[in-house]
Amino acid sequence: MPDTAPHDEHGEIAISAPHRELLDHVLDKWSLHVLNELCERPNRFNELRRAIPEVTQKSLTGTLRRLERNGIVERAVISSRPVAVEYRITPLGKTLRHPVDVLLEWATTHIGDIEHARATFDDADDGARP
Amino acid sequence: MPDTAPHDEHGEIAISAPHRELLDHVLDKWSLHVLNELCERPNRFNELRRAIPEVTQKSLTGTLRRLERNGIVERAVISSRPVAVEYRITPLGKTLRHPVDVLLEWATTHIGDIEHARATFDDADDGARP
DNA sequence: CTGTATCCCACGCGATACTG
DNA sequence: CAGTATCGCGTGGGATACAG
Repeated sequence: MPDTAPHDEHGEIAISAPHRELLDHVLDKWSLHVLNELCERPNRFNELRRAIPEVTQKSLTGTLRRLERNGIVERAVISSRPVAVEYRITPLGKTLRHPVDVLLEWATTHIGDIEHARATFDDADDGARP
Repeated sequence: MPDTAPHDEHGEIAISAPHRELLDHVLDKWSLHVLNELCERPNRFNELRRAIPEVTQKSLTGTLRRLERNGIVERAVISSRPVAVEYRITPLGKTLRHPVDVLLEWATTHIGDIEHARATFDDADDGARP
């Protein structure tokens, strides 16, 4: 889909993704969306799906497991009929918010510069090999 | 390594990596290592290789191209014999430093919490399926 | 010295189907 | 409702070889 598109449809931005190395072990493609939701209030599984329509079940499950394993979110099973599950952000998770926001803010501030740099670079490239 | 640094198994640092979404288009597996080097002084290609022994030629080239395309680093060809190339960080690149440091600092501060959370999570998992 | 060209594999993620 | 199971694909990136 979008290549030069830093925003999702809610005007949000995303960072980071998979693979090895430190924060890669903490964050994945959908982590920030989930974090954004859970920072505002606890959410049930399908609430999250509704809030982030593009995510698949599998990916959401994976994201939540990863965040849970890293102590960023909490999973609370509510024994009702039928079973309900509630996800909440932990204190540790809250401390992640600021660093991430700083990064996101940088991205927002400089996305124009970056796109300009890309255009310039790509143009030079085209001009060089017709 | 002049850094406040969370480590992987080899004592190194890193965030972010590949795939789609904004910063993924800016940073890859080795970007931070390169940035750290270039923040201190301009570097030649093989200087960077020596400074970051684990990176392959291909990956370093790719990282540098990506950072160059995004206006984070500059590539200066020095017409000498044999050809020399110098990489320097740009003003835009310097603005990336702070946000990244904030993230790295978070990671450093909370890596213990994360590891503890993981151990707890994994233990519960093991206990559940013997 | 500074790259480019291939080959190849691992893994993140989506699509789809099934379950308690 | 809240997942798990399977499959296949795209892509990052390591290894290796070659080139200006």
